[in-house]
Parts: sequence; structure tokens; C-alpha cells
Amino acid sequence: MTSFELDKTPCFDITATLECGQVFRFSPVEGGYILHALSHVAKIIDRGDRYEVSADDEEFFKAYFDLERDYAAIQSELEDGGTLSEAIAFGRGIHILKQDPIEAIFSFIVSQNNHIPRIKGIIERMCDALGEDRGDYHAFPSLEALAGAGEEFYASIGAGYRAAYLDRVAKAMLDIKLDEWRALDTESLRRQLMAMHGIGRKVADCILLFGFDRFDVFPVDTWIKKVFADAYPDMPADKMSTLLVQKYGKYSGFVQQWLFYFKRTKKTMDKSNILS
DNA sequence: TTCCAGGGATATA
DNA sequence: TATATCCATGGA
Repeated sequence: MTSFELDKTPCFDITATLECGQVFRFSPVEGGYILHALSHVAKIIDRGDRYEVSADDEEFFKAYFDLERDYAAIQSELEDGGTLSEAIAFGRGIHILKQDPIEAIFSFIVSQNNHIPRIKGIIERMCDALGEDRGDYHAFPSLEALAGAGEEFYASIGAGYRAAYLDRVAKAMLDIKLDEWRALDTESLRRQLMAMHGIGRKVADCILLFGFDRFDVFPVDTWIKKVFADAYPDMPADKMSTLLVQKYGKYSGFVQQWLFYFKRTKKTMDKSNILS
């Protein structure tokens, strides 16, 4: 384990980055978070003006957090004086994490038609049962372990009807060369992903955004549908997605994440206000 | 208890 | 091509 510090800036906030719905293997601890990615672990403690990080691999997490990108510049280009500005102000500290493609594929298959708390539980049970034992935690499973587990295993950890998807995709991925996938343009890679049983447009776009660094995508889920319900009434999700990419271009993925986090979190806050 | 969740496959027209 | 229905599960 090594320790290092990260600047806490208006454009990098660990709570917004982890709680914005892009990632599932983290849990709050006193003063911060424990975060797992692939076989790695980091503990991030909030020290006010900086984050104190202890991790098994400093270079891995410095890349994972996407620290080199100029998020302030992206935000200033996107300001519209309206809802998007409001969403950016709310989620200014979000960074899009550079997740592993395989971990993203399996995480977002689990995510479909599912609640985030339950998604986290299913993925955690998947890791505990199939991932390498690292002492305090289990790594994300190897593709071989995922492919060998069988549909019954995925059903047994509560994956529901997605169990068959997970099993089939795991076995299919054994024949995929990721480097060849990485070389494809976004449209071609989306087609490859959607050819997998259980991966549709929305899950493919999440995988492209979070696992393949593609920002010219706009995943449309139930929350994004709510955001644009008035602007685009009764519009199918895939058409809405295409329209929004035309509008926001190479920044689509960032826009989507700010709007998603804003809408979903505000809903929760409104509920708690009613109760209080 | 019912509704809903970071949807997708399938059947039908 | 477009719409309707079904799918497992558990948090709220």
C-alpha cells in the first residue's frame, strides 16, 4: 500500500464522482470511501482541501480518476444559463472514471431495469464468489471465472432474468480481442456490443462511456427520459439518444452524467424534504 | 401492498 | 419500422 494526496478542487469531488451512478464497487467509511476497481483498492479520506489516498497502486488510481482532463473548460463551454447550468453547478465535481471495459460490461448488464442499491449487491456477490481473494476484499472476477460460473450461479446471486445474459456474454467475450474493439469508431463498437445477447442501446452506451472513453454517446435511461419528458414527449429512448448526441457532440457523455446525477439526487432530496 | 428501477428480447402488425 | 408484453428481484 502506498499513500498519496490529491487536490480537492471545485471540479474534482470524490462524493459526486462515486455517487453519480457510474460505478458500483464503493462504500462510505468514516470521512471518506473505500473503492474497488478490477483487483485494486483505494481508501480516500476527505481532509478538507485535499484527499488523502491509500491504495495498492498509485499509478492505477491516478489514471482511473481522469485527473488530466480540464473539466472546468468543458463546463464553461456547456453553460446554457438554464437546466444544464443548474446540473453542472450541482455536480461540478464529477469526473468520468476510466473503468475497465470488462468490468463495465458486466456491471451495466446487471444495471438494466434495476435499482442502484441492488446492482451494488449483485456485483459484490459476483466478486465475492468468483474474484481472487485479496484478504479484505475480492477482485473483480477474471473473464474465465465469469464464463465458467454458469447461468445458475448468476441466478443464485439475485441477478434475476439477467442471469442468462451474463452467462452468454461471459462466454462470448472469451473470443473477443479488446484491442481490436478499442480501435473501432464509436458507431462500430456500439454495433459490436449490441450484437451481444442482453446488451441494448442504453447499456452499450454506458459501456462506451465508462469503459471505452467514448464521450460522443448519451445513454438514455428512465431518469434522462424524465429530464426531457417535456422537450421530447413520448420519444423512444434510442431516438432521444441520437438527437442528444447531435446536440451535444463530443461532450454528450459529460452532459448526460451531470443531468442524470442532478435529476436522480434531487428526486431523493425532495422526498426526504417531504418527510422532514 | 404496489410501484419502480441507469432495459432488452421477442412477438406481432 | 413501430408498438406491446414479458421478464426476476427487492428497495422504497
